[in-house]
Amino acid sequence: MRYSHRLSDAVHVLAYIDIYHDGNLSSTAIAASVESNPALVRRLMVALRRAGLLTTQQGTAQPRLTRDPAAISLLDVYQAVEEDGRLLHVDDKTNLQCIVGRNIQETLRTAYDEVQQAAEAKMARITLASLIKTIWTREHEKRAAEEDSSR
Amino acid sequence: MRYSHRLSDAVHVLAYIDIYHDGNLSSTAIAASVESNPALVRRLMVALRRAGLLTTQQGTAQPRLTRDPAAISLLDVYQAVEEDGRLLHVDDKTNLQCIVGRNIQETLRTAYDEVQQAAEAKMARITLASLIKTIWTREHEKRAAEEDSSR
DNA sequence: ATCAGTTGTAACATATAGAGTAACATTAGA
DNA sequence: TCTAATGTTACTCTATATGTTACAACTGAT
Repeated sequence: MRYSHRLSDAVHVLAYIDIYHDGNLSSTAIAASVESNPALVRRLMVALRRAGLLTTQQGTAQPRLTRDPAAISLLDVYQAVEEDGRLLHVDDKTNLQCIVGRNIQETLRTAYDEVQQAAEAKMARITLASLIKTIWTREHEKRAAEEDSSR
Repeated sequence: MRYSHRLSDAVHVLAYIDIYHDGNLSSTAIAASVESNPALVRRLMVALRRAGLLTTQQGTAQPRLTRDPAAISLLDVYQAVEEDGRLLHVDDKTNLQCIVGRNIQETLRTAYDEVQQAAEAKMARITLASLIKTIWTREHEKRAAEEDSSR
């Protein structure tokens, strides 16, 4: 399948807004960082706004997080931007004349629910704040390494 | 994204082979149950065979599970048929000139790994045997309900 | 009041992967 | 030898994630 980057891009947008909160937060500027286009960023922001993670104001480039990054989980973002929100998908076109075809859909749905629950529990424990912290940690490591190699 | 049914279909194939082990196990017959086509079934069986879950013999319709269904986990099947095997996908095209774009890829990769690990741990605990058992349970429930309503 | 810049939104184009289909060489068993 | 099956490839079809373009509505500055 073709892989969706919606979650990754949405986290990127939120991190960008937090980190560059005093800089240029236009959809064009953000799109440059995501290496995508402004319309995609705006569409993502619509979803994030609907989920109550973000406020925007038409006409001004001032998106703002509605709450502290520590109170925004990866799960919040995931559910905001992934319509379906399912990691695994049941084939709902099976032959009902067959024992397997007649019962496998509900069987798999139950099993997939368990997997989903495990994944979401983990996602709920990863916050935007922790991700941003990691971004900074890696950034400082890179700067230190750069410093080191130029000596 | 367009959803892949490879995992669901692969489980279907394995369950079918186990349940109808004395019946017609041709790719055509299995395809009828999956409501798909023989080539798809054969392609899935190639993957399952490569993963050591199945043996087949060219010319004969005799696929066989290589081990007890209790020793085959959903994770085994998942890893057999999903090439990539990743539930979440990092956008690897970000602007390296930007603090976020330069560090978010590895950051998200680490986070996604944790989620993946949680999901896989759950998948490892779901066996083909338990799925087949559920299929039978639901089948018997349906038959009982049928019996009930016709009285 | 006007204007430049921006968001909100829709419509359309493009690229890609999953699935469908067809074909055929190879093999097994009758 | 014949039939039916698998193994494999090539091609088509289709859904959808993303890219692109366009424009109305809105904001703040001049």
